[in-house]
Amino acid sequence: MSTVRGARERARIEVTAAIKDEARRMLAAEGAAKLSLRAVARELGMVSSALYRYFPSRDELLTALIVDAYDSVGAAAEEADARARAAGAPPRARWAEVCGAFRAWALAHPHEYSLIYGSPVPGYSAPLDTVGPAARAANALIGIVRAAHQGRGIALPPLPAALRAEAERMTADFAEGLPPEVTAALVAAWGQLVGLVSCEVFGQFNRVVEDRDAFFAHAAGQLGHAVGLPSV
Amino acid sequence: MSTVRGARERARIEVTAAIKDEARRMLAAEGAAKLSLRAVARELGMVSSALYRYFPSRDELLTALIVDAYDSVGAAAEEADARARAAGAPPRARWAEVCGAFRAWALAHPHEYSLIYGSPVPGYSAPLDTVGPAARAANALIGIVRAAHQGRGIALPPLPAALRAEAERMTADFAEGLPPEVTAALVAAWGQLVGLVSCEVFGQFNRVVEDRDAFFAHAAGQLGHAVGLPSV
DNA sequence: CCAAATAGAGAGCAGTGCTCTTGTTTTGGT
DNA sequence: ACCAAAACAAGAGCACTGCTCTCTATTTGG
Repeated sequence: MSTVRGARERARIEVTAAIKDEARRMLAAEGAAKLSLRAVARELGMVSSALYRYFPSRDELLTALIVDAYDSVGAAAEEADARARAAGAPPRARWAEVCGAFRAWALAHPHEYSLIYGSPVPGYSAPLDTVGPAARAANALIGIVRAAHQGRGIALPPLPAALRAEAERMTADFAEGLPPEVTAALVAAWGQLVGLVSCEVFGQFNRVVEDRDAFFAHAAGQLGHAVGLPSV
Repeated sequence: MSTVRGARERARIEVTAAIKDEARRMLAAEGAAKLSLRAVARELGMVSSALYRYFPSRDELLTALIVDAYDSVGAAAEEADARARAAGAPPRARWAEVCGAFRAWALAHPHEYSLIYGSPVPGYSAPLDTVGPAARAANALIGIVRAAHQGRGIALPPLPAALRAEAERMTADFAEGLPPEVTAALVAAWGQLVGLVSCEVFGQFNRVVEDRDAFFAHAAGQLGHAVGLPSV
């Protein structure tokens, strides 16, 4: 299925990858605003119009980078969890590791983080191609909570009536098997985790939090508590 | 001190305001990426170079809009709190109102929200002029917790040793009088609130959360609980 | 082997931020 | 009241952007 038919096809794959690599380099160096097709083409020794054979617009290139970024952060989260699980870590520790890996990835790739969790840059774009990869990091957290629930069970206070149906729908959609209260707490915790990391990456904590490592570790631990993970 | 000296000075103030108004209109309509000095100038019937007499660069204009946006969201938060307090609402209800006002402002002004809580758009910029206005909304929440603490007192579990000094420093810096545990929880709650709202505004909850009102109300209530506000 | 598909190059359009120069108007001190 | 100085507006221009179009060379598959 993925057999490369000829030299042309092979070249196309290589050039496409080279474009993305160069674009990612510029993104990391200067941010999405300064990423220009012409500069990428120039750096690759081609003319800008030739680049449109590979990406029909700047936004499509950005979308490709977005998908890659989601995959990258998702992989980082999954690897952190795999390591923790291999070391026999309890759910709470796995949770902390995954949150920490998410934050570390964001701090190491601030511009890519901005691209996916910051303001949507290119008009809008990127609705459907990205939902799969986007879920990877969150799914790592869901997996931890699911494991903990299948272990000794998780119990949280009942939800307000207004949220019960919605929580059951969410559970059926992407967290099958969890109690609805846990699903709701999990989604909230995900949003809150993104907030903590965004505040740090985007500078909202600049003259506020100094010891960011300690602060985040504690806050992430609290999030683990909020979704019902046992304390040790 | 604010006496306008002559016709020229008056005109300058008016033109400056007109530029900001038009820029804000375009920002709200199309987003920061599509905001162009030339378009603003064109709409105002002036030539683009003339605009540089009022704002030395596009980034400076954006910074001015950022400051205004911080003020706007801060005012919305303060007004919501004032209304709730006038109605004799307990701290927990005031907290919910302010969180709700923050979210409502964000949903009503998504592009301005992106400007201040999304990725920093123009290179970087905007470090010092903005810290004052930026704190208004957060200060509203601090005020609520302070009032609750001075009322019946707030007690939270002790902090891990690694965070104690940092929490005391933060308390001294901007939350004088609160227990350090509460300060730490407050800062975390602020980041988490920003995360919940950002996820909603930036579309991270798109195929995830449907009943956003109910979900946010519950999550904001949990944040109120996390900072130690009594349950009713 | 040759028509069709594909890739690249170059020119060009409309738009951008920003600078510099050239006149014009308002201001404030003498 | 006058006049230099300051502030302002306008226009031309530079270097850049995304994107389209046309033209030519190359590779492909029937």
